[in-house]
Amino acid sequence: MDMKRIEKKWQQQWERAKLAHFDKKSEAPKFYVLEMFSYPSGAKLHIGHWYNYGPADSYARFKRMQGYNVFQPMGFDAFGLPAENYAIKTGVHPKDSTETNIATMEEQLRAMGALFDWSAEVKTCNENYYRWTQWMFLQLYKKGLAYRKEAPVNWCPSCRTVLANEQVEGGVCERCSTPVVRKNLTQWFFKITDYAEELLTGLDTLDWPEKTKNMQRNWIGKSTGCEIEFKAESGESFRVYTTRCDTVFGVTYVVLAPEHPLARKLTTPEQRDAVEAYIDYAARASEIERLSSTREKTGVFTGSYAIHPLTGKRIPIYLADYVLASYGTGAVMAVPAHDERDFAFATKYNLPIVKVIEKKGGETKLPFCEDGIVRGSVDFDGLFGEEARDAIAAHISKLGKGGKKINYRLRDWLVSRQRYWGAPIPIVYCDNCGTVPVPEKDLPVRLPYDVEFRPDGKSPLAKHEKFMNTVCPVCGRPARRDPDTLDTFVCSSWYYLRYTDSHNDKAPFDREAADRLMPVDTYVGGAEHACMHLLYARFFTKALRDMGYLDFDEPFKRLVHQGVILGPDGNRMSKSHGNIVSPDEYVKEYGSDAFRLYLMFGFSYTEGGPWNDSGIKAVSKFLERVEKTVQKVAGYKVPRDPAFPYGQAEKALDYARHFAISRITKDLEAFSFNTAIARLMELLNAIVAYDGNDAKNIPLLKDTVKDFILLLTPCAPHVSEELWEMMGGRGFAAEQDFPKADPEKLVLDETEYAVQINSKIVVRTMLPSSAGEEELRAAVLALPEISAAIGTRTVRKCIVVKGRLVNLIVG
RNA sequence: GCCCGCGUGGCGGAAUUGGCAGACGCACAGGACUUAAAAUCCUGAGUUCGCGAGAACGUAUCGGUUCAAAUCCGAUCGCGGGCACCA
Repeated sequence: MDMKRIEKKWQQQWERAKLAHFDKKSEAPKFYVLEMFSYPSGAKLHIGHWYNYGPADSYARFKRMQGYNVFQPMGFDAFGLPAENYAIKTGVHPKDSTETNIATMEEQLRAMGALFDWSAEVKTCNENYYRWTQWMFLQLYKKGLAYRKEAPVNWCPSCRTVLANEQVEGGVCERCSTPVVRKNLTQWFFKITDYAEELLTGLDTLDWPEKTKNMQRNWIGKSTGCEIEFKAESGESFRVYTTRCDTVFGVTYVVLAPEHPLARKLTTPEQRDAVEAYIDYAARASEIERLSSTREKTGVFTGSYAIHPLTGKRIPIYLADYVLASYGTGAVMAVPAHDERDFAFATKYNLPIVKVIEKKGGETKLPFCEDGIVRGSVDFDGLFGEEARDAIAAHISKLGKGGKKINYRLRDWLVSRQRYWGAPIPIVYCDNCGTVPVPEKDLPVRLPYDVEFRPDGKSPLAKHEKFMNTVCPVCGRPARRDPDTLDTFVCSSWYYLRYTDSHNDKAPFDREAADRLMPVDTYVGGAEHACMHLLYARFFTKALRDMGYLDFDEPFKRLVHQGVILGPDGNRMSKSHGNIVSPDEYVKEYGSDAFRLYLMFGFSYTEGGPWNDSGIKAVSKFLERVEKTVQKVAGYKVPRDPAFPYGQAEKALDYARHFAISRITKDLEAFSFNTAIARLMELLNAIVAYDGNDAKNIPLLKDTVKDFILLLTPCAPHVSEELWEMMGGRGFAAEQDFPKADPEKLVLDETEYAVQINSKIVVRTMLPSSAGEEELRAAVLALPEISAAIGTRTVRKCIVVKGRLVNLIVG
């Protein structure tokens, strides 16, 4: 088969018939299949794209053949740092390189033969898209979900730029491996923490991989504990957060984070110099230093004392950077006897250690951090673990000094980026009016083209006077724009909504359109987005719902992660490993269908694995064998004779056919593509075997071959169209109904049973499928092998598993 | 350190969710066709022992539950991923 020719032929015909266009008028139930859109960093599709999009398209095609009105759009996540770095290196403008890359990728995606609805395409770097990204920002701002604050961010001193969290790997810059430092900058944040609880509980309703849900759960990190108020002798009071309030009588000192607002206020004049030096030291610590949990604890005494709220004892107040300013209250009560970190710190600084928890039954060595029996805690002595915590928390609450409190590890989402290639933040700063949002009617805030890319990495926008200078929308006086752009994850947090109405220039999307298509029924993409994109998108959906723009809670009902295709050496494909396999040469040699089919057959879809090319030859051979067989069967004339045989051979063929249908239907639904194709191979073997008979039921054979082609259609769409045409099928194979299994054909007269004696297989035998337990037992006992094996022993028990085995327990 | 997942032939991987381990393929061996090779077709094969019918062993290791365990439970080893001073 000339693959090139038939690929082109059918792609053109599908295009002409607008096969991929979502039919808004259709009565059929909608089905939204979404693959994560691509980032146009390289010019070409790599194996990862193919592995994501090829099999996922087969799934979409399968749903289409099942009668769903399928919506499967595609687009580009087109803003981002790589394009800008490329510009700094080569001088090619990000807009130009991005557009060139997109054009190439579009062409390759079309050549893949996937049924993408290109009429809904979005590119996040286009004005008609980022205008609405800015609009989203403004809605969040109005709702109080976008706010600006000074915060420590990741700063790479060599690139002289702020980095996103995801661009810091193990404390160093992913680009230049320079240790990242923290720097305080005033930044925009989205208040995702307002949704922490709902983002957590919502997971229970989702059909997502457990692993991914767990990652989100851990990332959100809900913790139930207690806040306790401490009063300094100087009168200042502050709260600490603890999950172990049962140890509160063991507190021997308290610790504030160096960034705590009271840190300086609580410092006595004698300690001033030491404290200032420490705050400075802590601010300078690089991320790798801070990341290390084995790092020796450091800290400084403030000179002040606090009063223990329950014992009235006087305890010293310390500053230490093992306490995080951004979690809980930024202060902790230290119980060195029952916390490893406090223990290490207390040992180093010679602070008292008071034991208040005892292990049940045994003597313990400190620090003892598990739950135990409370001792030396007045009325609470003898209580254990949770019981003690409840009682103590209630007591604290009664005293008006705090009480139970829930905290989350999740932090607000920092969305400012000191970069050019992104959506400008639609905010103006006016000396008169302060922070002023750009009015919606003035959107988009256009990203200027004529900027200079500086080798020092400084933001080109901040230097662009024409961009920066504007007038205040409120008072009309000169004002300055925000020089930053939005994190690209903001763009990708709502693209699935834009797809539903991508040409709308009055709104980001029409509510009716979104409600008709959303939520996404099946979302397919990489697992690396578990705690970023997938969390942000859920947040956006919930925020938009609360603002009245949507009517559902979760954007992605079902989520499937494809695995990773590794290089032939088993390592991740990368330039540094020198093991990159390009799809292009394989597609050229074997065709798009064979390539896709190999990706589906050679791996367990969610696992992935190392590439090897012997597999693709095998799959290509399979397609040749299919073609040969179909050609032969297509050539058979249907004789006039109406008396076609229907005996054992025909029954066996029908069984093979309907077995394949039923299994493939299940397998495709489950993204178990490798087994689906194995079943196709078996069916082909059965067809070839039947064709080897002298007397044939030609209509049955032809029908079986037609079903075979339709079963193959989602997985090898071009070849299948060609074969369908060869068999004289009407219309596109892609538009036929997916074959349905006939349960009657799946029942054979006889089933093979394994017959066991004392759980060991003695013989396998064919027994009537309709036989009940008693019949089976009798039939088995009548077998000569069995009676011989039993001998004089008696049968004590007989276990029958219908359709599988009979196990005789004898003794 | 903590959390999660995984471990099956020479290889990629199956196993109706506790019921015949190794589907389907790759690679391999033997045969047919061919002057020969390639291609194609047929046959074989978990491992070990045996000429043989056959027997024993076998899903990382050890132990347990069960008539029955790759599957459930406990411990150990190994691999992968995520989080990382979150009090």
